[in-house]
Amino acid sequence: MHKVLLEWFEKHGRHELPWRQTQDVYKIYLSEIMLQQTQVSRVEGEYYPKFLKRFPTLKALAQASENEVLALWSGLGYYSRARNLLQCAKICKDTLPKEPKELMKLPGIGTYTANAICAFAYNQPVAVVDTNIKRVIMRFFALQDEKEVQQKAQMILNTNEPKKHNLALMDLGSLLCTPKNPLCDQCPIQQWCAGKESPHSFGKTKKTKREEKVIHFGIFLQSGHIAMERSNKNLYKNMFILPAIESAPKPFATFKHSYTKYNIQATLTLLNKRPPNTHLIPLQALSAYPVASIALKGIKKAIKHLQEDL
DNA sequence: GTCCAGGAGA
DNA sequence: TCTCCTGGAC
Repeated sequence: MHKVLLEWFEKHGRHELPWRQTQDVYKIYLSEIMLQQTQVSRVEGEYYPKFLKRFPTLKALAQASENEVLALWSGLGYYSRARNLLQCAKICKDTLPKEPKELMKLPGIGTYTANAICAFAYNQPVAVVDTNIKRVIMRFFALQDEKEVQQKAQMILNTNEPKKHNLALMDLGSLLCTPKNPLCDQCPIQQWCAGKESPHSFGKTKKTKREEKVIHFGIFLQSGHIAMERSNKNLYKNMFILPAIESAPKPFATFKHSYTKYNIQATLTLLNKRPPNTHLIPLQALSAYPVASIALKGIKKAIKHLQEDL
């Protein structure tokens, strides 16, 4: 089984991904953090190369300001990842621990990321379980209970080629053993798979319902600057956000956004004086500031609308 | 328009 | 168990 899996991987695996072309533990660590809850396509083209260019080593990152790190992370979401990344760099200086247990003591590194770093950077014999691999394992062993997944994954781990084995299962999950229409015909390990007759019975993803929510934002513009405040809540912590206002009888525009469990209906209202606790941010240099997508969306909408009014 | 994928921390 | 985010697929 190990042999055909690796043969399939050599032929069909996503070997071109930039973080698979390096042995540098920092580059692998960075990729794993960026890939948490985030699609490959969003990371590989823009955020990953941009971030590495600015901070090529853990040591370089350790010298950074949180502002700059968050600015580079703008638009990627889950900003605690960026704050934790910087924390790790400051804690570790220039060397990350090499054991999963030690890595997991660091902020932002859980079971998955700790195992991924050890398997992918050091070829250690640890089973990596992300949601793709979890689905593969649950189908392969026809598991109903996800508690057994880590143990089963460790059981079938190829200890001679742990890195390739884990990457192979990952690619199998994302290319063939997909949530909706698994391509069992093409699967190299189909003959050993206990769940192949009813793949949809195993490894189901849980459904999410969203709540509707209305938020009113205030727009204050002054000679090419916009008033923004720093979030001090967990949501968008330390990022610049548009000031919220209580009510908006006469909004000049609206837009939609969503996060977590909320569908946001946002309104924009022109303010005639700058709200307290706001900073005037130059519109030309917005990309140098930590601004989340929801705020950027609002700002673009506001500018477009106001220009059309002229 | 609605749905979906994707780990950590508290 | 709940919060944290986003854009692209449909």
